[in-house]
Amino acid sequence: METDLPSSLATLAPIARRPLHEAAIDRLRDLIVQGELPPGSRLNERVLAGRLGISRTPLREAFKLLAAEGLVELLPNRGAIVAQLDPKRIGQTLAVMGALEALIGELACKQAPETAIAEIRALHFEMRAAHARRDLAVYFRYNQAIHLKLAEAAGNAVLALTYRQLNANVRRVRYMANLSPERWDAAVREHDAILAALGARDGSRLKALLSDHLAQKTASVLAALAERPAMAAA
Amino acid sequence: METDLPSSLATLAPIARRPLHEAAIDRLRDLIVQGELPPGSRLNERVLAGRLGISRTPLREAFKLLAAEGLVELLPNRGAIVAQLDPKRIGQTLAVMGALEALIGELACKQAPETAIAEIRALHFEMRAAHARRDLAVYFRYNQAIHLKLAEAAGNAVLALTYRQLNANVRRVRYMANLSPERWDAAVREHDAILAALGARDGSRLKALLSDHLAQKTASVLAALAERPAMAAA
DNA sequence: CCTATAAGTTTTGCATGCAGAATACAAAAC
DNA sequence: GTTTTGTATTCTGCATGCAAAACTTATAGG
Repeated sequence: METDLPSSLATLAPIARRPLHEAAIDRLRDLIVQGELPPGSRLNERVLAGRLGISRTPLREAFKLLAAEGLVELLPNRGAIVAQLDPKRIGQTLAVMGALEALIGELACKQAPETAIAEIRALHFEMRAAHARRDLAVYFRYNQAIHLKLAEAAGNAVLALTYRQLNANVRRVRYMANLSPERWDAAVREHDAILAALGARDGSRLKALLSDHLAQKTASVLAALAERPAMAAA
Repeated sequence: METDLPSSLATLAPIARRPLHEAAIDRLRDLIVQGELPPGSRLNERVLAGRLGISRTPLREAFKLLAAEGLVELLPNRGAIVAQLDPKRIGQTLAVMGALEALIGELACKQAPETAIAEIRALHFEMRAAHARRDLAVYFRYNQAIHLKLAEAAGNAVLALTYRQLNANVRRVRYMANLSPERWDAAVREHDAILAALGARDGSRLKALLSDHLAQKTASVLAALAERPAMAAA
């Protein structure tokens, strides 16, 4: 049987020994999403493994998982490269995200606990603060956080996970494209309306607002992509 | 420059050398989906690698990718097991598939080439033939083929891929649960209506029919799961 | 009889080694 | 000068080896 422990020990979190391939995935994903590894970059196994301080084995596992996420492209016998930002594919991804957001809007209004809505509201005002300061980077962070939190608030783990993965592919564009002041202001207004609908738990209205918001975002993302048609390797 | 080649050589398909981890994934996915590796089964690396005739390295890559698909569960330092059929998770997966099917229905009616619709029609009648023969296994195969082909017909590769992956998780239940004759007949009627709507390219009707079809399927799948609450390892 | 401890075994996680494919480079032929 | 052919090098794909963690069995203590 288990001996009684002092509560301080009983609640002690175990020391998490993170698998190396997971750490590598997170590091690489960040580098790719933030554009530090530009589209088309060759990912040399030996070099990258050395830089990350791991061996090729877990790194290769990371490559394959990132390929499944669509962030990396595997060329058989010829290595891995950072996936190109293909406007067609990005457009398709956004369309799928739209379908998911419709469900998110419905479910979130029906099932989200008040605490989750309160958290989203808090994030919303943090985002508005960043907007007021014209701090684009922080704005993006809170913007992302809101959308992801909303996906979680729907109470469907599969939905949240799927949404999250698709989102990573789209986020890459954001780090390369600036936002026009008008579009930025409009986006904030859209978020105001979204928050209001969520607070009122008006599912069909939230659904419509999210759909509209995403349509605007799609236009802005694809316009940004059109400006730099194909980014070559670095 | 490239020398002109006899057309027989110019059209020669290259010899495809398939990576071992992909082959392993396909083999394992089939075994899991068809229930030959029951939920909870431990996947011993050395044993499985030996049986598949490969080394542990590509097998471990396969494990991780199957975990990303939700078919395998990785227990840190304790190996991999076949993922349990969690009714809650299956229900969530079906809900997401519903959102995707709504988009599939719309896009397929708008964009599917006639050839794709013709192919789906052909598959439909193959399925009806199997139904007439009460051949459940063949029926399932064509049923799956129709839904996947429909997803492809929408002309959105990301959509098709996402749908396909979620579908694998649900398919597992089918191989373990029989279908009542009434439900079977009803499903075939629903498919008749779906095909008609697709042929007429009536997007909103197709959307509604797919939604209804999935709702029925959800009920039947969850009912089947409720009968055998938690399947232990084999 | 049950629990706790310790040695022995198995298994995973990762690093490394090796064969074959791909690439880069150089020399020869045109 | 351009293209082709041969050679050296680099890289990937996979197998194997090794240390640490987990499981198993045996043994001592209550």
